[in-house]
Amino acid sequence: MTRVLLVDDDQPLLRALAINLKARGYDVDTALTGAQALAAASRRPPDLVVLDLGLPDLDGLEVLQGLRGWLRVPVLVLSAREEQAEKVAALDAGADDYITKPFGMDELLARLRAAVRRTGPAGPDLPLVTTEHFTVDLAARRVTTPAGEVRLTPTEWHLLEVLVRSPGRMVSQQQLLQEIWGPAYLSESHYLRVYVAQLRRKLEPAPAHPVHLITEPGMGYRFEP
Amino acid sequence: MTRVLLVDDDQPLLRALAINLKARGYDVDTALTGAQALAAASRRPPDLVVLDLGLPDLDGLEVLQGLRGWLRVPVLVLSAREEQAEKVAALDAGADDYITKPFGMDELLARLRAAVRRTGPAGPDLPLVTTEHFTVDLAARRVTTPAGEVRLTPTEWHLLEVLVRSPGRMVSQQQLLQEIWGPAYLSESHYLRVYVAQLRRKLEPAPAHPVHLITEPGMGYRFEP
DNA sequence: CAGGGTCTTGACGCGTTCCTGACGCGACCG
DNA sequence: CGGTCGCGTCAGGAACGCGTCAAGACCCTG
Repeated sequence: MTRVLLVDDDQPLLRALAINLKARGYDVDTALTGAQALAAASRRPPDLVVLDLGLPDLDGLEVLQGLRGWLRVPVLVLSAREEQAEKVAALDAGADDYITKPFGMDELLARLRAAVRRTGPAGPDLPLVTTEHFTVDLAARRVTTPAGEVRLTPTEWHLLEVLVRSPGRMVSQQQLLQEIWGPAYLSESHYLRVYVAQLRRKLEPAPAHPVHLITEPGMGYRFEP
Repeated sequence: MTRVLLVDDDQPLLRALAINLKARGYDVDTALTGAQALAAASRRPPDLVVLDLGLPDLDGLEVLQGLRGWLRVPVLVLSAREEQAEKVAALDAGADDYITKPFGMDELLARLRAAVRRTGPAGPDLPLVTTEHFTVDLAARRVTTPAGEVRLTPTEWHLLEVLVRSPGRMVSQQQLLQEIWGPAYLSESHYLRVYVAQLRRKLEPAPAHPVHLITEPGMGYRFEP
């Protein structure tokens, strides 16, 4: 049974959604605030999240990023706002779909089915990634080396996260730039060199001869466990 | 470079979309009818399809099912109709997203990025091509021989990738030149000779008598597994 | 308002890659 | 038999990409 996490501060709507989903055989968790949502997601990882952007405590995009850090499940964003910039921001922040209120229940359910169908036989999430010289805890946002814990800046963390999520596979510069800085920075490959260097200085035993954060000249970078 | 197939009978819109996508680094194919779309998709399989439902010859849903039969790439559906039943039908028929006209270009691009991003880390295609003397991992972008891993330059890799994607089939020089160097280099067949030679030197057991990267004199090259 | 940390941007050296010639060879054709 | 064409090989110079350092801009927080 697929588990859905509903996040909305509008209680009547939340109830209506929950009832509809349960009637169709979904397992439903609910949350009224961003903090509740993050807690619920870490307690019982859902297979899909329906997230309202207009939450009282946190900005919706922050919740989205908080989830995306360690959860790879689809996120359907609800919002009362129709501006394109809003949609673009949410989609680029990792949302899988953007639905404007008011919406029809049938459409939401269809989009939800489409999102679930895509993921198919989803592999298990790996909250812990270990190498010979350091370990990355994606859920807790921590990196530790034999010498102790390492402090990473938000950008450094984001870069490491994207690389670590595809172990052994090359990630192209454009993928990295788009994921971290957004679609307007596709040509700023200089940023990558700076931040990869910083990561290597903090994580690699010999930063000049990297073992785990490997550059594929002219193409991209690769994380090797 | 991700290849997008645009299907719409509205020519001005089609042109506008194509220009926008090309300007952002996508490789674009276009089709005005459903039949053209199916033909184009089988000739050059795209990484993503943008499909208008209101086509003159076939019903949009038929095209969608025709594509879904052998293609697993994301399909973004465009339509002028807003009824929920229409959206539900398209989404349940295999569409990944449903966008109602008129739409904003920025939103379409964002949804397109989201769709591409999803398929990236998954890679459900055939990521491994093996021969007697080497293996090509399309997803990880690595080539290994019995003697160890081989380092390829970006151009070498691009050439190998195009050839390997059509195993056993001949690829014409024009196709190769267009794919790798762009439409302005269609007569520079010399480039091909240089880079094919380099690939053979790195991959073939006897570069002077190639077994896998075979030249069809006067026509093109062929990869033989 | 001052201070620390973070992000951006520039400049430089170095190694690699790309382009572009020149040459030899074999096949095909008149 | 000589000429042309296409293919493979080699090598050097230009151009590009990467790593590094460092200084300025831009936050936040106290």
